[in-house]
Amino acid sequence: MQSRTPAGRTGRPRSAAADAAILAATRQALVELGWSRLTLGDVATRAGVAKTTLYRRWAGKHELVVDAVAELFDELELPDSGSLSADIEGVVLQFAAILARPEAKSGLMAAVAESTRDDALRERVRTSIVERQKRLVMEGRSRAQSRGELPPEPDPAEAARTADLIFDMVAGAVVHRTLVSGQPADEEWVRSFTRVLLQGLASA
Amino acid sequence: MQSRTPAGRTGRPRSAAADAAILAATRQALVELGWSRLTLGDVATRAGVAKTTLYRRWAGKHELVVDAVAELFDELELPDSGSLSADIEGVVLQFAAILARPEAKSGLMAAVAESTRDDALRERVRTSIVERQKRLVMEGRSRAQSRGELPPEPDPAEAARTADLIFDMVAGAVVHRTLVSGQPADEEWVRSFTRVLLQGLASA
DNA sequence: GAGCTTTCGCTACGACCCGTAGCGTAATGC
DNA sequence: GCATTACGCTACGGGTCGTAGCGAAAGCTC
Repeated sequence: MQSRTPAGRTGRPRSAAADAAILAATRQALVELGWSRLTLGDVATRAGVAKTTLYRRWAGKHELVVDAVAELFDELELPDSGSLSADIEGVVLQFAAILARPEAKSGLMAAVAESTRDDALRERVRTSIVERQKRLVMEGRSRAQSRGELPPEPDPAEAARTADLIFDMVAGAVVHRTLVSGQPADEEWVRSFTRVLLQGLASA
Repeated sequence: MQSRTPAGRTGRPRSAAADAAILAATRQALVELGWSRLTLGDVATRAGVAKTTLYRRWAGKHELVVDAVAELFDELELPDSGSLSADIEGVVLQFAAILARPEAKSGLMAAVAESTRDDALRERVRTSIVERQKRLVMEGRSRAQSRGELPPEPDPAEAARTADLIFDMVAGAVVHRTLVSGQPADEEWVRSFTRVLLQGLASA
């Protein structure tokens, strides 16, 4: 969240309702217009807010969209299904459902594109979107290890590298399937994906 | 390529040099300015071409950038290394090297973002970028099957689904590693990735 | 309630980029 | 030479950006 009312502050506080309205209006505009045609003036009108109010809280289009899209990922949870493959399938299906929404499609990729040139934006994407997803990977792997489904990893540096690799493989595959190939990551696809991820290609 | 001089045509032909200059200028502008700050007027000036000439050949920023970025992928080739894992590592390293270039980073993701709302643009991305990559997957798999490294797939529909899955996993992982996680897909990473892809997570 | 502080809505503004129209000129084929 | 198309150049209306300035509103402290 960009706006944050510091604790011991005097004066009129910022309206939390305005924040919510602006972010909701941003998502609605993403659905109807997409990233490139979205304008801050239009978002302000939709939210019933003056354009200047919007600029007091967000530096620009990029930051606003990242925050608006980040809220979509709040609902991500790791189901405890009892087996690693079921855990993976469950969380991947959730992730795919979010990515299938039009406001996520156009907003997320544009934010990633811009974050390649803007370090502050990259950091914002990382903390508000990527890190939350990665924690699910860590937790799922830890569960699987305690179940004996995955081998334990004594070296913490090596464990971190493996977690990064798994994360890039899972999130990357779903994103590529949904946004580049333009096809749904449905249950059948998720089952096939999980089988390859766990067993490998050679084991068919 | 947007411009195409039909065969039996009268009048002054379009300058092929102008096409090359415009696409090169677009890539240079992507490096220096990124997607969002790139303007067509600026590209025209860099290319030593009138702005109107640019508009006669490309409908807009999106199409131009897709064509400019697509040329980067022309150099992709499948090395015949004798083993499936070496083939994969070789082609993934090439792909990673292209994605590491700044003009590819900012341009490609922005084009994908916009293609989620524009069917014509999606088709252009598909034919000029994605399909070329996918052919490498098909060919690599066919080689591996003839070597006995991968099981044959009698059902053509099932074979196509598997090829799509592999493609999304390979390209998705490299793209996510490079652009979202923001870390290099170097040789060490590629080796780990290939091992997981072929052997699976459970086999460590 | 008085006074202070900060936010809010509104209007207006210069700056920039977009995409197109119009015109004269250059380059090709017949 | 003649028709045809591409090119460079200029100019233009329209839209968006991001900011400044103002008076009013909403809190807090005393």
